[in-house]
Amino acid sequence: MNKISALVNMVLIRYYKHMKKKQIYDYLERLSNLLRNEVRRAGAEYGLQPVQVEALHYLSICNRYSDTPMAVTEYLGQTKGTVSQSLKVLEKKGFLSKRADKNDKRMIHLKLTGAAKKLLKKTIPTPLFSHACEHLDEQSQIRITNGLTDILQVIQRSNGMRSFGVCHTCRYNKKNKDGSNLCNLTQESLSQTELQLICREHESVA
Amino acid sequence: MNKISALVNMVLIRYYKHMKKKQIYDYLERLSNLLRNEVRRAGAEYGLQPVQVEALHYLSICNRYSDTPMAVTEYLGQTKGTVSQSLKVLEKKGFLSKRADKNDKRMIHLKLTGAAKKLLKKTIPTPLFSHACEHLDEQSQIRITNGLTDILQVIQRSNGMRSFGVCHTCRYNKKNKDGSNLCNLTQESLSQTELQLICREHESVA
DNA sequence: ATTAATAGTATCGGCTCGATACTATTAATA
DNA sequence: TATTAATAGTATCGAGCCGATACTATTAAT
Repeated sequence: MNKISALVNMVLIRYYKHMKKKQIYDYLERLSNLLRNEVRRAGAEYGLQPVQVEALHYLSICNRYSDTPMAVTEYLGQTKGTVSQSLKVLEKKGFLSKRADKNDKRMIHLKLTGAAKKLLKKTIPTPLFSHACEHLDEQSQIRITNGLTDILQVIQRSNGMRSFGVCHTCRYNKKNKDGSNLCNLTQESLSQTELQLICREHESVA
Repeated sequence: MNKISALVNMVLIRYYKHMKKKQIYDYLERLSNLLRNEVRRAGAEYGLQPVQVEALHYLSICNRYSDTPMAVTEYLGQTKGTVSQSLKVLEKKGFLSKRADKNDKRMIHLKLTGAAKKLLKKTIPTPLFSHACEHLDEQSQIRITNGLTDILQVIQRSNGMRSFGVCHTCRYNKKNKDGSNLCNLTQESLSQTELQLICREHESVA
């Protein structure tokens, strides 16, 4: 009898676990749809597709090691051919400029124009989301931030995926005594502004 | 002097609020991308596009009032023409069947086939997400669920949007003394299974 | 009885996005 | 050092997404 009730318990626990997982997934998918539709709407006013707005947004939050077509490719999870096309359009429309890398002639760096920055300021975060966020109390905001951090970390860690995090959480980051910061990967010092940007080479502290 | 420091304080508070909002948005956008890419990958194995998988997924979690093309349209946030096309493809590929509504001859109901249910069982939640969720402790799962609930509620409420919730949180739901449930909108009694499905007519309790 | 609203379909064009094939440059290796 | 492999980026093609528009059929409103 004890064995049976233990078994029932196990099944129940598994069921509840599954339900919680399903619920988180369903919520995320719903949010994802709402977000994407908003980005589509916002971008449409400037003749841009959602994926193009997202590329611009990425370039506005990444550091100088991560502003290349390949980094955008990894962030958006598409193929480099696709991204190359999107970037071509964005350049033609005057939202970004390209310049070659000093050291590695294969690479180019992408730079947002004033028009792009203006566009992003107006559209990201999207109005609906922005409005909603302002109606959340401090406590809820913290809950959400923590929750999203948890899930993102696990997802990215469990898959050998690039994490695109900021220096503060990176194992290559070295804080000097005088307050300055050094990247142990590139051996370059980083400004305060730069420390807040996401990096393609980011690896979480073990 | 007091005035100045108060002003500085105000500016700082506004800045931190903005940063938190930006961070939540950035995280959500990143998660959204990861999710969409996974759905794309999963769907590709069956020759389906992401949006088609999402339509099937919606139909697997909605109740009998909400299994129409128009409801799918509202859930996915696209135009009805677009959705009509997607559904036609899904029907042709044997993932769903249509049947006319008894009362309203304009409406049709969509029903998933066995093949569709099998597909969903294998692909939703997506492998990567599923795996990640299992590596989260109970506490994190609750944090995330609560956080997402908060933000979804506010977003949907603040925009006169359909909330697509379950009966339990709906103002039309009436719990009888004998444990049975009635929908005050349709005046029909609802089974326990049905109570867990999302509804197009859902309105949160005031 | 007429008009308006709602559910759904059909068609078209611009765009996405993966697949493939290609060039140029740098890194690895024998 | 010569060869090979790996990496960054571009070009092109085709299947399919998606909004816009126009349409039919049915029900609701006046």
